[in-house]
Amino acid sequence: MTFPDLFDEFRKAILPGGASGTTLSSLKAVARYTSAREGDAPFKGNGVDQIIFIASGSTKLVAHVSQGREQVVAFHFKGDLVSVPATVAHAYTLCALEDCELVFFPADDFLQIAKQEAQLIVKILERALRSLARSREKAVALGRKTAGERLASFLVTMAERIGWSSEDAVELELIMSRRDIGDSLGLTVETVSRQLSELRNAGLIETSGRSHFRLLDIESLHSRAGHLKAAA
Amino acid sequence: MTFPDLFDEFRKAILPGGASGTTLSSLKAVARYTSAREGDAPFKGNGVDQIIFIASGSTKLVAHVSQGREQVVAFHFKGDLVSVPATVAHAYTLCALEDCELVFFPADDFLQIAKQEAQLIVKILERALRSLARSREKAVALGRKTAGERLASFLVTMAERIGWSSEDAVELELIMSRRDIGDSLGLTVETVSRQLSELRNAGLIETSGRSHFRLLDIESLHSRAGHLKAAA
DNA sequence: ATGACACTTTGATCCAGATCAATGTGGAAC
DNA sequence: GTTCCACATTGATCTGGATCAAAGTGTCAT
Repeated sequence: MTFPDLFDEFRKAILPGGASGTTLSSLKAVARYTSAREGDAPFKGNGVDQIIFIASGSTKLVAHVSQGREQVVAFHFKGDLVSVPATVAHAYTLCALEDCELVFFPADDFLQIAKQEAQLIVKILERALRSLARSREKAVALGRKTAGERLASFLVTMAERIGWSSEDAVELELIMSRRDIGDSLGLTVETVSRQLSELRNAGLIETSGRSHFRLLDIESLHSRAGHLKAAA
Repeated sequence: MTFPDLFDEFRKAILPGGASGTTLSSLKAVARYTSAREGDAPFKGNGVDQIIFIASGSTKLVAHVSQGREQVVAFHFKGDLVSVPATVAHAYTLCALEDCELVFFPADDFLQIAKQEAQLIVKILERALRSLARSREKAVALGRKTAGERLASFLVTMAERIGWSSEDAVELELIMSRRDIGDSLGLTVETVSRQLSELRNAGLIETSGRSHFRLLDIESLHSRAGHLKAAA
């Protein structure tokens, strides 16, 4: 896709209602775009905060703790908006899970322009609050849940974000590797694999190939995830 | 303090530059205030998102996983702004660590009014992004750090937020209990206690009474926390 | 199709931190 | 001051998930 097309994707996703022409053109002036191949890390947290729109593809945001110790802080899919913070206590890297097209802005410039357009900034705030809520949920899982609960939780959450319903199941295409899932849940590859086998044996999920999942019993998964919905 | 005084605290903290009179009076119209005694839980996540300003005192935001399993998602101090989400996967409760005075708004109303005043909403967004950054740091700690690293990390972070320098140390008054600290770091009280003893023995900290801490060697603490600053 | 390699699964052992148990101790109330 | 009790510390043991090791298996390039 060309830059104007990508910017238009961004406009449609974030400002469905439309915005003043001047705001849009100022934004367009500071916007940049880039494409990334699977495995690329187009953004390494450096001096400046970045705001990134995923026009296509999917990414993971990784914090580097030490060599070999990584925490996946979030996954993002087409249409998501990501804030990559400048390096503070840890270095963050945005990494492409598959080929991606990205529109990005330095956060300072973006906010400066957004000030002109309350409608826009409210949208950004709403998305930031949603990211915050998801990050808190992750903290709960990492701090107080067992490996089994984390896996169930992960599957249910991913189903809500990128799953689709079929005849008798919720289908899910999980493009990230078992290692990525482990790094996201604070577990090792081996534990992830064992928990998936456990769920398969219990008849709650089926997998075909490396990335296709069928969730056969969402209710039980919710219950294993320790979600409130289950208690009700 | 009276309601007008509290609202003025809010105004000064969030809108130091001033705002239009109409925005302020609309906000004032939907603002409510409440005081909470130590241990009170003035906000239990219910149907609506709430935005809460801590005019005085300090609080913890707790997620309830199951009976006896709690995760402290964040601590807040005077001047902080908290967003308490409606119950989704887990129930959240804001709980007073000491006597508090709080100004609060239903998030819907607040955002509706804030749309009139881009300056205001930018401030809120900046704070939301800071909360998000802190929540991500917490996820990193919970997912990939040892008990010792978590404690060092916690002390350094708290020092930055509410510590003050004295002759030869950074002083810190930690009003929360060891249990709260454990619930925040995904550890048990016993492990927290053992790690503090370890830091005491290493000569990195001194404690007097239950809540007063003196950090004698911030550099070493950073290093034990696995922070980048340490590597430099 | 076939080969090759990276990813995944399964199994055996180990250890950091949980759990269980007992002893100290700060600080509020009298 | 003295008493009391919730909170904090220290010690002994146990366990979920990590680590180490080996055997499948999907997918891509040829």
